[in-house]
Parts: sequence; structure tokens; C-alpha cells
Amino acid sequence: MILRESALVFAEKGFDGASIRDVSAATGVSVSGLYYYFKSKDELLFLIQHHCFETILHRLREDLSGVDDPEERLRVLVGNHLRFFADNMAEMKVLSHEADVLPDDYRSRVTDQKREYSETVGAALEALVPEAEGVDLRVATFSLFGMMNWIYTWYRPGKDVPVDRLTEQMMHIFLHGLQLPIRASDGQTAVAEPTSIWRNS
Amino acid sequence: MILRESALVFAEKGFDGASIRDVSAATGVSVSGLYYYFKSKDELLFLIQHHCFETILHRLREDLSGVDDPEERLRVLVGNHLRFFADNMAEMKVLSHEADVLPDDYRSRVTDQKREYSETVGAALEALVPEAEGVDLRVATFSLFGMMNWIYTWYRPGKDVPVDRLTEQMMHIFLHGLQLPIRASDGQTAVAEPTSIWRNS
DNA sequence: GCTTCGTTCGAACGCTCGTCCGAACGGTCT
DNA sequence: AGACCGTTCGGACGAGCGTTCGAACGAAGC
Repeated sequence: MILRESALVFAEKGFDGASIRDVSAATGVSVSGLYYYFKSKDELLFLIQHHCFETILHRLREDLSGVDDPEERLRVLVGNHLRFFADNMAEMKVLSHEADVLPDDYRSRVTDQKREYSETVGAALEALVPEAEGVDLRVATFSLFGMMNWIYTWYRPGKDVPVDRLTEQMMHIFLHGLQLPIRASDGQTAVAEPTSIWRNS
Repeated sequence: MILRESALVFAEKGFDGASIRDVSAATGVSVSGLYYYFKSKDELLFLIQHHCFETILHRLREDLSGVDDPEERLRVLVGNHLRFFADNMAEMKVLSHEADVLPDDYRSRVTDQKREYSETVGAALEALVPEAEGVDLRVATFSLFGMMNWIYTWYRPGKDVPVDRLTEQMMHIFLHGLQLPIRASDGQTAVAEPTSIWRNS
């Protein structure tokens, strides 16, 4: 598939750093042949990103349907995200890196997908910690995304822990942390109040 | 300062996407004037990255000296990282994005700095959870880095929570998570064993 | 056999890229 | 005054960029 090969090239050299001729060499399709399939280099990038989000959103809706428990929903979500990431590292690197390179019309369509995705995550989180009024949901959401998305910089499938364990571990960090005892202000150890730092004031 | 203005340009357009003429326009220095200060575009990028790491490493060593408590060391580390990030969003975006664009000789020097930095973090973490043999330190370390580094995609100084609170919140997530009760396998709630998922087998 | 259609390509277009050259500037020394 | 020096610049260089055009292909329909 041309999209996949192109994604590899863009992931390695960056979108601007890779030339159409690089893509041509990698895919075996002539330069003008590429322009038969895509009407511009921008559209090629858009198609990669759009197809990627389409797939991940599709799978997410499928796997989430019928799952009601908030924590379980989050687990499904993280598992899905990490599995897709690990299976499509090149595409996801392109997705993370070249988010704002596209001209407005293309970009807004990808942004819409991205918004739907992160709102799904936000909703799952909100369902999980509804009791904490004034929770800084934004920080929590993006911290989770940060953990997950950053793996394209270090994770090597086959050498690092498998995706299932990665999911477990990140879920654990996010829900329970390293689980050190929390020091109370009187110097003794204590269990944290769930909402201790989650209030906004 | 030329380095700072250049970083802004590179952050906005990407290193390959930005031309020397863009940098010239942003800095007010003529194109050939720039080549009086830097012998190539690559060197300009290198100087930005190198100077950035130099500063952050310098401050880190300063702030860490005399701090012995492992948890406190981690707090200093996270605080430093986030503060520097928030104060130099453009440079840090360039640092994150264009890490592997440089030719080998430049890149290896930046990689050395990066290694020193992440080993400092790794050591702090190891000191914090020494009791857990077979801890997957790698996952923990990069999850923390992910949370922190990802902020360049969403954090807006002045609009989001201040850096101090951000530090607090990320520390809390990383050490204690959202603090939901952990379900034991018999269906009752229970307190997690600190090392529960941190063993490797 | 001839035409049409979807597909593929080599070669060229105009343009922008990173880099370099030679001249010009304002000081400071003799 | 003249010579030198660090600094700055306009303008040019070849290379490579994204994109386009017209020709060539094999298969399908008449």
C-alpha cells in the first residue's frame, strides 16, 4: 500500500524533509504516477493521517460498545491506543509530528477527528472521577495522552515489554501511581484523599 | 538573541519547513549575515539544541545539590523540567521534534546531553523505588517524560494552570495516580501492593 | 482492427532552497 | 592619511523542490 510506504518515509525524514522523489523511490511508483493517485503532497499527508484516525476511531467505537464500567472503558481505550500505536509506529509518528503542517481545509478535518477522539477519552475520565468537582480534567487527560503518545520516541516492539503489559503498567501509573505512601503534613504516612489535588483552587 | 528568534521560526514551521530566508526575516539579519555567525543551517539547529540542554542541565545540577530525599529530588526534577519547558516552549518543541535531523557529529553531542539528563531522572526514580526488584524502570521513566514533554502540544502559559500546580499534579499522578480504590480479585476494594505490577514476570 | 479507458511514465517547468563570494561599512591602530 | 579588522550585506550559484504535460501502455467494447 502506497499510504503505508509513504508514512515510513515521512516518519523517517519528516514531511518537509522527504521529497516526492523519496516517496517515489520507496514505493516504486514513478513521480508522476504518484500524482495520479494524489493531487498534491499535502493531500498524501492528509490521506495518511485521515485513514489512520478513521481506523483507530472505528476500532475504538467497536471495542467500547457494550462496555459500561468507567474503569473498564478507560482500559479498553488505553489498550486500543497503545496497540494501534505499536502496530503503526510510523503512521503515528507522522500523526504526532506533522499535525499542523497541513493547509486549513485538510487540517480542520483531521482536527475534528482528533477532537472526537480526545473527547471520548475526556468523557471516560470524567465518568471515572465524577465526584471531584473542579477536577483539572485537562491536565489529567493530556498527561495520559502524553504517556501514551510519547512511546513513539522510545518503544521498540519485540525488545520492550509487550503491549498488554505496557497497557497494564500505564493504567496502573495513571490510576494508582508508583503507590508510595503519601506523607501527611504531620510527618506520618497517610492515605491520600482521592480528591486532594484535584480541586481547582 | 538570534538563537531564540530562530527557535521560534523552527518551532512554527519545523526545521526543514523553515528556510534560511525565513530566519533572516524573523531576526532582521541578512541571509549572508547569518552565515557569519553559523557555518550551516545544521549548526544553527545544533546550537539551539545544545544551548538549551546546557542551560537545563546546569540548572538541574544546581537545584539538585544538597537535596537528598529521593521524592524531593524527583519533585525538583519535575519542577525544573516543567518550568524550563513553559518558559522556553519554542526551543523545547524544536528539541523534541528535530532530535534526529542532525548529521551524526552534531547529533551525538546532543544525544550525550540527553543521556545524562535521562540517566539523572532514571537514578532519581530508582532511588525512589529501590525495593521493587525487576521494576520496569524504562516504562516508568518514559511515562514520566511523556507526561512532561507532551505539554508543548497543549499547555498555554497564562491560560492553563500555573507551572507550580502543574508540577504538583503531575507528581501526584505519577506517584499516586487518580487514587481510585483498587479492586481486589475477590470483588472487594483493597489497597494496592506497592510493587504489584512492577515486577517483571 | 480500431477506439476508448484507466494507468504509468520520462522529461521538463518555474521556483525556492542552502550556501558562497566580493564589496562595503565604521572603528582602531600606526 | 592609510591599513587593517570584525561585521554586514546584495546578489548570484547549482541543486533540488513540487508539479504538470503529453505520450505510451494493456485490456475491454464495438
